[in-house]
Amino acid sequence: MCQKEVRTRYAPSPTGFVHIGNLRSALYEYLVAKANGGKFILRIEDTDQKRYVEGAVEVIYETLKTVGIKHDEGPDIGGEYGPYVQSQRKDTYLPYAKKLVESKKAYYCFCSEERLENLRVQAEEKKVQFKYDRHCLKLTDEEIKQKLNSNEPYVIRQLMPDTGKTVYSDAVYGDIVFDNEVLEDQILIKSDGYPTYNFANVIDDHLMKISHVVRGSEYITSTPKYVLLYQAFGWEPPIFVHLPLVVKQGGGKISKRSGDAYFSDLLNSGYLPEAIVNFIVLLGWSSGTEQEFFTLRELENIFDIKGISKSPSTYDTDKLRWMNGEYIRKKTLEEFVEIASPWIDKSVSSNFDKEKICSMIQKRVEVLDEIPLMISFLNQPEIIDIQLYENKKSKCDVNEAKRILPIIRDKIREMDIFNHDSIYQMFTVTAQELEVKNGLVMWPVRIALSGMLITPGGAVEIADILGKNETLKRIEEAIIQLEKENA
RNA sequence: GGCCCAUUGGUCAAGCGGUCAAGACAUCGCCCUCUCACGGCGGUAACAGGGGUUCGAGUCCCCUAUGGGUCACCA
Repeated sequence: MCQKEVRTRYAPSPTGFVHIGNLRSALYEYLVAKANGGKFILRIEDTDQKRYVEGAVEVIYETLKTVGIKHDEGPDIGGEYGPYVQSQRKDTYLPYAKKLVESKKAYYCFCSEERLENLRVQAEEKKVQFKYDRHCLKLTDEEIKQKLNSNEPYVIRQLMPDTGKTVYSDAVYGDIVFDNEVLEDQILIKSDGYPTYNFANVIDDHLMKISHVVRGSEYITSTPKYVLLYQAFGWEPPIFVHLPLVVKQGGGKISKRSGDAYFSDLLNSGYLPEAIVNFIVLLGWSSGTEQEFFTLRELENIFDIKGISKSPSTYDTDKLRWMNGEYIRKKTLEEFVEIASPWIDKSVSSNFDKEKICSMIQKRVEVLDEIPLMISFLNQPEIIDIQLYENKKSKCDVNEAKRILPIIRDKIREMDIFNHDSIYQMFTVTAQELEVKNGLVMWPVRIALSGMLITPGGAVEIADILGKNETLKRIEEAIIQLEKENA
């Protein structure tokens, strides 16, 4: 049995931004294809000239590349069914529309936008649903020819059935039924000669042999129009796979205003592409198992349309943050140094050993943009308040700090080798000599070095990063301050 | 407003007629611990409401409510 090849497409319009809803669609489209051994096609839908944005197509390539999605056919790599940019296929649509006109399934319409606007206003006053009144359907062939000859602007509209029902079976939502009477005679070709989105979509999907149309559920209500178009041409419709929407906290569509919903923003804040992909794929899809970490490659094998849910899901960054942290922790030190480096440079002198800094913060960072604030104390201690030395839990207090800090200072002065191990040893030996817990001697040192109550890492790690001289300097300063306070 | 879709804890979600209704994030507590974090252990927390069908309903049907989508010469 020769089964039909699965072909899906990502058909963005180049607006310059990819928000996570778009990205998720691309991801699902890609995965539906790959999980079925099929092809994934990229097609640029730029039939709206007014919305053209410079460089927007590059943003799309860049996004796909960084998430690791490779398309099999597309504008940049070509393919059997090109071109893959709709503006470059402009001439392919009109003949199809005319074919429909010949078979009386579509007709020319010369109505001005003013006239339509008037009808709309009237309909609103009467509180009825606006629907084109088929004014131009009554035109005789002569009249049409004459208007065409005198170059009157026109659109081509599809003649919709006004009785009966249109049914289609959605791979996610099941059978969906619409009354034909709610359908307006949709415009196929606009007066600028470009096809409308819906029309171009159908023509291209058919020509490019798209087997599964995967897209957001906002298209469910326009799907009957698609189906009717396929029927008018006598083509077999593709399988429709509608995806539940991703909504923002509190509900509503994700918009430009809803903050970090753009892929590029997420990257700039220090989210990892793998984490974003993992998080997003789980927003509306479940593997049915308890596994929650997936690589793209794994998903390519196990993704299944059956796991797509019907209800919209809220885009909530809590879990994304956690997942990003998990991905960061899974990195090797070398990998983490690599990705954390730019963030460290933003905050701290390059004299410090990045590897040491990284091993201190790796377990504590969830999103990379936390790094600068987390380590800025390395430049200089925050303002010291002697009350910081009071700590119930460790039983440390100002007096203990005064006693311990000079001892530590003297010990450090004598140290020839100053590294993580030797520092740790120095602390533990001191604690033994004083017959106190390790924590009691480390606590005031940590405060002296950082000027903070809460630090990433402990006294040992911080001293190791600061180095012997800086460590001594900060301890001495702290001692001076404590004495001043006494006087 | 018409039409379409959805509704399991705060969030993501499993469930596809019989379960004490999984798991994860968040939250809370304990342990580990020089603080924080990581890690470990545990707790709180849900089937929107009402009718049916059935021996039995989160699961099937109807109604209500709520949320969302859609009604363009935008995509």
